[in-house]
Amino acid sequence: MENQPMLLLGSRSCYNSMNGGLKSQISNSNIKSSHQMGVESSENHNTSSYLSSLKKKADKKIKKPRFAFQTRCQVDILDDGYRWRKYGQKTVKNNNYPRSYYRCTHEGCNVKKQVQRLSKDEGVVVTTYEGMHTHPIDKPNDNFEQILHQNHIFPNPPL
DNA sequence: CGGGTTTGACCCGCGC
DNA sequence: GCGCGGGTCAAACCCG
Repeated sequence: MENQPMLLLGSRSCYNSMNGGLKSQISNSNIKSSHQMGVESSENHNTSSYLSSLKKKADKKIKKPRFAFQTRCQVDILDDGYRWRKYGQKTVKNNNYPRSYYRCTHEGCNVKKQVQRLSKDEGVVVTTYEGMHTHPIDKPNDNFEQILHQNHIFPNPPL
């Protein structure tokens, strides 16, 4: 039932399209990164060792805020100032293009990002952010930060 | 040599 | 209960 967030097509420069109704999503859930998954995990099962770590992320009802915005760019990877490490790539049935899964390279910062290219328009790339960064931007990007602020998204909220 | 990418395997939720 | 679709991990590999 995870409805895909409505996306707005700006189509001007590289990235300037943002999800319009994401404000409600942010206010809906309390932005708070509980812990990095796998902090304890002392027990080590036979085969499914990583299984325990997976279950560790039991956030119950706390769903992470996810912002999605489309970008019209030839390159899928948008340099938003953070360092991302790709941890997976899967092909979705709806789209012929594979979806890439990225994760922020930072201790305690479990922010995920998935990039998907539309099969209809190969020039359109959908970037979905999940979670918020709990650390300053490694490489400040004025352009990207402006977009975030314009859409009431603060990558570095005062906790 | 280290960090990041690649790729297959595995798991889980949901629909049928 | 099984199959499918989607998400994650981890070992291997590649590149600077």
